[in-house]
Formats: sequence, C-alpha cells, structure tokens
Amino acid sequence: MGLTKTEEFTKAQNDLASLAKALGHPARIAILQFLVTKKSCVCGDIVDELPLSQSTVSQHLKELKMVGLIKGDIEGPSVCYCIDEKAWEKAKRVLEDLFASYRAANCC
Amino acid sequence: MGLTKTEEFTKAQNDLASLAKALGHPARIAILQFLVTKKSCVCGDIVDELPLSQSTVSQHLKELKMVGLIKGDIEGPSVCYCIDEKAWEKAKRVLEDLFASYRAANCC
DNA sequence: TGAATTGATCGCAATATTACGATAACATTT
DNA sequence: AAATGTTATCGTAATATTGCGATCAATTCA
Repeated sequence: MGLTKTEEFTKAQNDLASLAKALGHPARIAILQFLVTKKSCVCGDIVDELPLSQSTVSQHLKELKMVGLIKGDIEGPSVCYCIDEKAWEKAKRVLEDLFASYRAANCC
Repeated sequence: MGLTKTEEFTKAQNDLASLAKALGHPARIAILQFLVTKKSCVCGDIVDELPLSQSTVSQHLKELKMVGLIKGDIEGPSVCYCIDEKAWEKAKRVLEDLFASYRAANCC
C-alpha cells in the first residue's frame, strides 16, 4: 500500500499530522529558522544557506507553503518568502493543545 | 535518491525534524491522544480503537517509542504503553522554542 | 504440556518522499 | 528583442513509508 488512510481519522487529526509532517524534515526546519531570524526572505538566499540544490529547496518551500506556514510574494525577479503569521500562530496553538492535554499520571 | 541529507544539518535540527516526523501521521496522533486521555494503556485496546490492523498499529507504536514519546511496559501477557513524561515535556519545550522564536515583522 | 492470547516481526506490494539535473516560465536589463 | 537572472516544474532514480497477512515469541490458562 503506502497509502495513509486519512479518511479514517478526524480532520483535526489529519491537519495536525500534516502540519507535523511539514516540520518533519531538517531542511524545512532550517528554512523556518532562517526565516524566523529574518536574515533574508529572498528565495535565492535560502538556497545559498542550505546544502541542497535549488530545485530541492524549491520543493521544500512548496511544501511549507502548502501547509500555510510560509507565504511567498513575488518581488521583482525574485520571490520573498516569509512566515505566515496567522498560520504560524495557529500551528503553535494546535501543537500546544496537544502537548498541554497530557497530565502526568503514574500509569504502568 | 530519496535519502535525507541528515549529516548536513545540526543535531538539533535533525532531532526536531525526527520528533515532528513521528507526529506526522494521523494514526500516531490518534494513539497519543488516546494515551493522553488514558482510557487505557493496553496495546490491544489501542488496536481496537484504531481503524488499522494489529501489525500496522504495532509499527506506529514502535515509531513513537523510537523517538521516546511513549514507553511500553510488559504487563503479564499484554503490554502497557504510556506517554513518557520526560520526553513529552522535552518535545513540548523544543517545539515551543521553535514557535516562540518568531517575532512578527512586516517583511514582504 | 497443550491451547489460547497477546504483541512483535517478516515479507511483500503500493505509494510517497527526497534529491538532482534539465528545462520551462517569468521578470528585468541591455 | 535578446540576454540575463531568478524560481518553478518535470522527469527520473533511490530510498522511505504505509499497510496487511502470516508467522514467530512469550505468557497465561486449562
């Protein structure tokens, strides 16, 4: 198979999983960290920063854009990628909710 | 290829990505949520709860165990899976750090 | 001991991901 | 218009993930 049975889970579970999946690659973590420190938003600078080819970086940017964590504005010939504040805050909240829901208990 | 270039990134980036990757499947989110509400810790009950076969659930449990988020104690004939409090808190912190590092700025 | 129960592992098939070079698309500059 | 610079997309190869049935290992129960 290799096909996740998304229809068997709730939308919230799928959304959270999609978000986490987008974070589940070191290159994408690196991209987000770079954008957070805002050394630059320009795509080319991100490519220069990462030990990956331009096409590979472009793909990672696409995935981050798909879950909404970043957005890209065309700026003349280049593209300016930025954290999408709203999506960022929402992701933060959703993850916090998951982690806050646990109350330590001496089971086992 | 298909091979993540982990050696090109920092340990922190790889660790964070591994954690996120483990969270990046709805079944694993469902398992964690189930354990958090602590309806039961017994493996069989988790299997019953999920729309997946026993072997598939076992694999997901294995992945969660590998990143440390849960631990499994043998309890007679069955196995009791629980949130690993320490790893849970650490994961929480690491993700919080990432999300807290962003300061809204009107770039782009 | 033998049967039943529980969970892990193996082997396989289908699909997804990662990575890269090549090339396309688009805007700017000459 | 042509050349240049920047980013996206396509095609392809290698590897990883997902899912399941079958089977193995360990424990309990009769």
